[in-house]
Amino acid sequence: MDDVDVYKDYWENMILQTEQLGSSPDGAQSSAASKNIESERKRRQKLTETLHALRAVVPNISKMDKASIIKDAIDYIQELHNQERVIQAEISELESKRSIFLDFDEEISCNSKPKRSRFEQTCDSAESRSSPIEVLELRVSHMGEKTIVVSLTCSKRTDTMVKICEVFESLNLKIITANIIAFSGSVLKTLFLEANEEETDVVKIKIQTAIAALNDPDSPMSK
Amino acid sequence: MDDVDVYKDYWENMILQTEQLGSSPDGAQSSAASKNIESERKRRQKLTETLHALRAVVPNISKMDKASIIKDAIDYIQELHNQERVIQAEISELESKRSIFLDFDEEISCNSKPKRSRFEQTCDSAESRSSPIEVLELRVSHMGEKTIVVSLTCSKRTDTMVKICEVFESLNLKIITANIIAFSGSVLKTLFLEANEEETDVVKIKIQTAIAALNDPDSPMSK
DNA sequence: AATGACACGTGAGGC
DNA sequence: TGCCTCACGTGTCAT
Repeated sequence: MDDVDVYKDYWENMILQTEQLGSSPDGAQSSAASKNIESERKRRQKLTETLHALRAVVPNISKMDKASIIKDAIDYIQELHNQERVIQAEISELESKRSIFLDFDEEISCNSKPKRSRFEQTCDSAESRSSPIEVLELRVSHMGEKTIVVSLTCSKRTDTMVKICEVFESLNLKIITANIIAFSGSVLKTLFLEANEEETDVVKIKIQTAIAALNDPDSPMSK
Repeated sequence: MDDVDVYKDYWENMILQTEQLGSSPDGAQSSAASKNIESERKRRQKLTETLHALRAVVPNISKMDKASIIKDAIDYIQELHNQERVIQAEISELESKRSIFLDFDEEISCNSKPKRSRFEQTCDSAESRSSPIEVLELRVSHMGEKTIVVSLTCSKRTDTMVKICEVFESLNLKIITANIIAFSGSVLKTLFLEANEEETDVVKIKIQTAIAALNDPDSPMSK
């Protein structure tokens, strides 16, 4: 089939002939050896093939490296486990909210968060206490010369859209285009910003700190 | 550069080695070769180690076989994708029950429990270019006087976006606005059409038949 | 006896 | 140059 195989078989036969010189003429061993060679080749080929298939189902592949593919797959599976846990917690939260009373779900969430404030001003933190923004994914990359693309994915809770809009409007970014969409339990926001390529990390950190500050106003981070 | 020459040189060297059997071992071989040998050993050890780590995070390991581990990991990732989609559908369903403003006239799709825990979609043999469109949800509702809203959700596979666009471009619909988005293992397309209210069912059937026609002629020739 | 899976040492080729 | 990844053929062990 291939020129490669042609040469390979050619030299294989040459070697086999050389080995048969003076030694015991066992033709069974030659056929068995070549059979084993091709079998091993098939096995290796199949393994790399399945590895490519694994690379196909894992979205974030850092390097084409063989071990890195497996490592990224492990990270991805653990990430999916986290998402599943978060989502199931959300389901239980929503089911508990199906009672008639609306704003009294803090009785449950009080356990997860320590009671930090006695009578602090809670004019704007009333929203963040109810349901904080859960960032599932945040990607900041540059496109072209002076364009930065931001993709933020959050779990869809009450007022998540409003809060995300508040976050980005408070950052004083040069927004070219912004798009926010709610879809199947998640909220995805995509932004095109005007900034230099070197500012990607800065923008990412600014977004993260702003979200963290909105979630926990007492944190040392501030805008 | 050519694979032919590569193989030829390889086997030539093999022959030379065979001819040199019994000669004195080179001293240069011990320095460079032993370094490479241990390096390769480390690399292989690391690879199998990551493979064991992969096996640790995958619950359903059929065989301890090396390739089977990767294959089971692939199946598990796809299974997690399905679970994630189903759970997010449940979340959106629960949230829609709490919402007052959303009124979709077609709430008929009560199949909130799709029994697809067992999926037989096998894409192992190389890359099967078939990958039919799997419709997860299709809603067609009217909004206003002569506006029809179409919302189609499919599972994200290879070329699903392209095929969906092909489907809708072949239908000769009066498209006011179209939006397609890929997100978390799913592809969602939203369209605003100009049509009468009575044509909702017609549009829905047209879309369904078009998708079915796209799936059918390309028979699944996997494996 | 035979098949399959694995680790090994080794050369080619890419940075 | 040296390091790293990969595929190759082979011996070995288990089924």
